[in-house]
Amino acid sequence: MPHAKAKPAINTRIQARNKELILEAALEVFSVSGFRGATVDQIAARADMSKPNLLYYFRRKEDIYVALLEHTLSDWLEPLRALDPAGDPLAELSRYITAKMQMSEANPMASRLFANEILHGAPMIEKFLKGPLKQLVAEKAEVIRFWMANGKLAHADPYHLIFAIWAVTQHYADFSVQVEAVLGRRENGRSAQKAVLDILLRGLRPRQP
Amino acid sequence: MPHAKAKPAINTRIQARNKELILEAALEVFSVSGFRGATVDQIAARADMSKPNLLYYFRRKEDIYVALLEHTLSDWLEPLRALDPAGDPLAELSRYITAKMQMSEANPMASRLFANEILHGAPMIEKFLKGPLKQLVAEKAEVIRFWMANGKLAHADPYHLIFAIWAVTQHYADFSVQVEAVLGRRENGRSAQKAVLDILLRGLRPRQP
DNA sequence: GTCTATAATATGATAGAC
DNA sequence: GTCTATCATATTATAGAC
Repeated sequence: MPHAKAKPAINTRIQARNKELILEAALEVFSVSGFRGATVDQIAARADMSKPNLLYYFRRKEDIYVALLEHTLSDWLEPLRALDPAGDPLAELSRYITAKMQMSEANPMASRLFANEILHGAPMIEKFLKGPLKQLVAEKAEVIRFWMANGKLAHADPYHLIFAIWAVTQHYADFSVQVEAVLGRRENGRSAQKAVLDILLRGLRPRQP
Repeated sequence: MPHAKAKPAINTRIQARNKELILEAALEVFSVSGFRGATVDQIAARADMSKPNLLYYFRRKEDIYVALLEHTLSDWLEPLRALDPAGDPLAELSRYITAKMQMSEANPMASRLFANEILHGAPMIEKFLKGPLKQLVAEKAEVIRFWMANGKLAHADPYHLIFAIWAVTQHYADFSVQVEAVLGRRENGRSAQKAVLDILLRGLRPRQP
């Protein structure tokens, strides 16, 4: 009998599909309960899978969590990356803020996942914060500073401006329970968007156009 | 022998002291790990107390958590309560923002405790959000609207303005890990305060003074 | 690849001596 | 009031049949 090859990667499609299902379920569970609050049981149940089967795809609970963070970290930065030095400053910032508000509305669970991770000291993504994120923000802060120096934008600290944009836009995802409790209703995405743009950008119009 | 009285409350001072110690330790642990992430062991260790002894003062872990939230909920609202309809609008808002920034800096752990509770759906303080908090915000939004109607403040949605103030000021406590990673240093309270006041209030100066 | 059963551990909570 | 010892349970993770 000719040498039987070591088993090749069969059913890669099923594997990919199941990994997707697990990550999807895990996002729902982790974003509600945090890393420690979530149990593998809950994730398995939501993914319609037995616990051992789930642990066949991801050996440890932590592996699912890390995969989930990595899976979305890059998307998260895309709108900031898109800030174009050659564009009109107010239009660029407006586009950025709108994109962040839409991300908060479309995927509040991802926002809460990150919020939770950072709130707890960012043990898993510390390197990302101090590396790629710091690097990108430095670059874009320079762009904003350049706009201000050229009189196209009123002066303000670029770093704190970026923090303010993050804080306000993510607030609607992370603290939606509070927002809805205070307003007494489910927040309307569009009206919040309009109000936020107004509050954050009005003060940035240059003095002498 | 005359009838011995049922034991009176002896050592109430020690009890009060120990409860204080426990709450102090619990704040540190819960604010880092959240309700589920925190263990009674950790809290007891940090309070220099045995676990059973701690559970003599608070029968269940949840009791400590609730006591902690109630213990600080009221303080949390004080600066907003102090917003004075008779005062100068920009000065009042400036004072409010500054007070919130100082609270974030002085007690980031309390801020994170609330952030965590709300992030996870606010199971313990839902009534507080829909009751006293909603009530107070409605009242103060009315004050802001009144200022705007009288031309003392540029127009903006009062509710979303309050949300923006909360979001930005609490960001420095809740996401301090990220802020410090991006800035590459520990944030200076005073410069952040100045920048935040500038970003949030500049757009609110009335058009025709 | 998927399951049942179970090991190994962590943790909330209690009993009972002192 | 405080301690040591321990129970009961929940949960991560693995073994091994199918």
